Amino acid sequence: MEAEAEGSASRILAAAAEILADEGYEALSMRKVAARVGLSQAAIYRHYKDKAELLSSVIGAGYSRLAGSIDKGDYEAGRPETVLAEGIRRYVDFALDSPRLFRAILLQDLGPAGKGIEAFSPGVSRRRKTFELLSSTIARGMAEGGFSPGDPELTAQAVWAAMFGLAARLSIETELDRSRIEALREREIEIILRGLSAGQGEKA
Amino acid sequence: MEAEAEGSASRILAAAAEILADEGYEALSMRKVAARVGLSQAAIYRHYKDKAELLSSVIGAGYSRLAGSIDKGDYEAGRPETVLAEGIRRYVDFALDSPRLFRAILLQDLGPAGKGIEAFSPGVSRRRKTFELLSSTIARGMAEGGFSPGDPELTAQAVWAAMFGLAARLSIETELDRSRIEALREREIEIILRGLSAGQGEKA
Amino acid sequence: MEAEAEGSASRILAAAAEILADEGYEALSMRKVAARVGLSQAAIYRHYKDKAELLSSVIGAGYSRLAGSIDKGDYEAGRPETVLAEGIRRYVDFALDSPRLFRAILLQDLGPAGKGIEAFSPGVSRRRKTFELLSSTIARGMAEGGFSPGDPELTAQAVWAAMFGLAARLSIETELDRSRIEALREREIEIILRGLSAGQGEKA
Amino acid sequence: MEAEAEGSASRILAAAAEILADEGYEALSMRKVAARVGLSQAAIYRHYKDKAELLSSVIGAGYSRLAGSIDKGDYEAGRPETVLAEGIRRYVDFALDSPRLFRAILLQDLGPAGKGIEAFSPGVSRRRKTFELLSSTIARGMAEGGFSPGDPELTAQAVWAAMFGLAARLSIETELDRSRIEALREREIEIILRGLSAGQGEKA
DNA sequence: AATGAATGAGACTTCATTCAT
DNA sequence: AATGAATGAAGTCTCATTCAT
Repeated sequence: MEAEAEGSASRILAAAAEILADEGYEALSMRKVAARVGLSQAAIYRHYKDKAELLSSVIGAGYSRLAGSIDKGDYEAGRPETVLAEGIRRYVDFALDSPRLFRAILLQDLGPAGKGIEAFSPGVSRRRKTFELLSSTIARGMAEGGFSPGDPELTAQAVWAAMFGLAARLSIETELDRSRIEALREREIEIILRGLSAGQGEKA
Repeated sequence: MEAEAEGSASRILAAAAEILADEGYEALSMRKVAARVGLSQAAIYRHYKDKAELLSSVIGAGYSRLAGSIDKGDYEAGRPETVLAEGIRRYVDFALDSPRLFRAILLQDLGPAGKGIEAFSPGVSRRRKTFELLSSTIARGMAEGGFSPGDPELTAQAVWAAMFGLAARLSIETELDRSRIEALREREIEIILRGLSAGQGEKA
Repeated sequence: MEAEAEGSASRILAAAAEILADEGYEALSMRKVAARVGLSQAAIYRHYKDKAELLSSVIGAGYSRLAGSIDKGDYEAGRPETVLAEGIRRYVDFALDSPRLFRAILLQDLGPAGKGIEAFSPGVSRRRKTFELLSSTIARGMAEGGFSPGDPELTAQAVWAAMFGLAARLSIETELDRSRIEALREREIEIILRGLSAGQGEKA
Repeated sequence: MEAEAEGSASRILAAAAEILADEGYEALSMRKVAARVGLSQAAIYRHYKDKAELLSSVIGAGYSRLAGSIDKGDYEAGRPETVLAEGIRRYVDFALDSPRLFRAILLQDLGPAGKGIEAFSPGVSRRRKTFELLSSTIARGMAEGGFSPGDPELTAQAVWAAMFGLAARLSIETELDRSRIEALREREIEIILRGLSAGQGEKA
């Protein structure tokens, strides 16, 4: 409801995010941000000390959106398999819906912000949350016996990597058709869930 | 006959690759390449029409190295599980050994070369080769009965995505310690192989 | 309030015009302009989006000067013959006084501005004004009977061409001596006026 | 008949002329010339010391073509009025047929070659020839009584200027339609011839 | 007669940033 | 809180020309 009169800071943030989403990381310049907000270039520096700071804010906000789109609050309810599958679906769908944003956030060799992903708030906490969803669900699955036992954190990281890899790939190859994408996504989920499930005689 | 007297073209290529590996994609400029080779900026244009052309050559060469490091020619021999596991290990190890190169090649939103990854030689043939290794091995595993049946190409893509995701993650988070990395890699392999293996009662 | 403290935009414009006048079109570079004004190269782009924009501004200003030097506001007064003769004299004298500017404005194959001559303001309106002076005076001469009847616009264009040709030639061959120049100018005027005048038996 | 095996020098010349005609003066670079001839850039310097020398050769050749297209050898035959009119027609038509060449030759602020137009062979002799056609025809017209008396050279220059101005204008405004062009050309000729003709009472 | 390789100068333009107002 | 003006550095690329072979 306060959308119209929002502070310049958030309008700047929004503009930067739009440019990132529309034109990609390379095209994101202070000039363009300023032009889109309707402010002077200098004005941005009232609100963000640096391009780096603005960028990490954008990325933080992006993470929040990503985390928000994954975490619908229902992940403690269903069977671990279902929760996991649904989480992966949402993650992948985020990458499909906002491929440039996803790439900008997660694929870019983000110059100084490379480690920034780890360092800046609120990215970290949010990212942790994503992990927590994964690892708590996996831990639950192991406890309930549906998943074969193992280190939950390590397993969560492995699952995250697979999910991330698929999302990344789809965020780059954008012209696959929808049915193919869904088949691929479901196949990935199937492999992961089978890979986790108990009741399997032999190891690899 | 050593490195010194190599043709300018390949020295330029090498310099560009070094910069990419040392300082990342953003830092790769024609100026820097020229300075590193010890040539004038204009001289580069004798050998590469464009920055884009140079870049795609670098990427092509990187792919070749990647493909070469995966394909040791022995992948038709052993059990599909072993071959697959070994291929994944090599892929991940490449990312660990040359993280910036890996990122530059595979993670970058490479402007015009974005689609270039698909289009340029020798990247394509090499990349196809990577896929072929995966999908032929998987097909073999399905035929021999070790892997549960399914579309081999779709499955190969899903497996590729998981492998790629892990490699990408490790190419970014570079200061994990070696034992942790190996544990993660092996866990990923385990999940994938279990996910593929036949003899599993229930589906996800 | 003199030249010194004028806005940067007009100082840039003036510098560009000087370079054009002193060294010609080929020598006009953003570097040189910046150096002459005493600004950084980048500063120019605050005031002119492009070299093209700067150039067309210079040309527009040149046109304005040309038009201003022709149109002294008195052209509705005297006999058409006198007005015409005086207009031609002024046009030619402009080319003599500012030969490089004249050439830069009117002779150059001005790349993108080639059609720009027709298109950009204030060139157009001013140029139209030059034509209007010619064609209205000629129309008046025809109406009053001093000039033989004909299409006024077509005639004005023909007269313009002759006048322009002389000015152009003189702007290139700059070391003719003054008396020769004036003789030539007057001869041209004589031919034109005789060519227009009524009371001539035979046609060509 | 020796067209195929012509010397490199003339093939270079021809290539340069083509570029001039096709793409204009600005686009004429040694690179392009070399590429069009199929030689190395360096090779051009065997045949022409300089870009300036090549350029003035091109211009000289252009003049020759222009002079050749005007001088059909028949200019001593007919009535001076007819000869003059025909000469002007041919001159203007040359500009219409080869507008870029005409501009390159006659309108360009030809850097060092600016005065080159006057200085280099064979341009001069040919240009003189154009003038000679004009001035001898005019002299004849004055002698025969058809043209009012006056300084033939001065008159020839004035006529040349008018003719040149029209040609120049048409070489720039290239999209006028043919009938308009011809009307304009004939009007110009009419004015000039009337302006020259004897049997006219009053002066301007 | 010709070439491949190289060069130094210069072209236009964009960038992130600062500073006085 | 904001702006207009400016800057220095860097970016890619093209040019005419030279020189050893």
